[in-house]
Amino acid sequence: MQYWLFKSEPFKWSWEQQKSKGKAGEEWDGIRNYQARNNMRLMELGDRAFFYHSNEGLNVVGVAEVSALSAPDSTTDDERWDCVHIRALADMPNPVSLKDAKANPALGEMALVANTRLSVQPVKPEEWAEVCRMGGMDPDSLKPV
DNA sequence: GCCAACGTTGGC
DNA sequence: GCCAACGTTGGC
Repeated sequence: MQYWLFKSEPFKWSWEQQKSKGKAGEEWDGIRNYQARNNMRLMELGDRAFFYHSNEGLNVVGVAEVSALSAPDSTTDDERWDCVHIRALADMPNPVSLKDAKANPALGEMALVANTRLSVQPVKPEEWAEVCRMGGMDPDSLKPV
């Protein structure tokens, strides 16, 4: 299993909205960046992902999983763009802020910190574990520690 | 609201 | 293929 992080401006698409879609999940449409798209093409069913609120909030608020493989983005006819679907799995017990991530030396190379403009990014297993620890989440059960 | 960082476009 | 101009993202 691989780990990822999706950014969303909460006034456009929030974690609450994502959760309201339940198990059905929702298409992660609108991505028009090659690096982000390429990351989505690498995703497999069941891959885990952090859900991050950008612009407002600035924190990791939950964990989702890839529920459909990359396929043409329904919001455009431009065949260059495709995207996955994701579904919400669990709230982060204590949302992890960008500020705290920046202050943690173990996350110095995390894309969230080092490549701020990438909206769909890979997360290393050790980074995943560290953010879960900071957020008070058990990475296996996804329950509060 | 500003601006730095970065990606894309298009002229040459 | 270079690079200036422009657009967008996203933190502050």
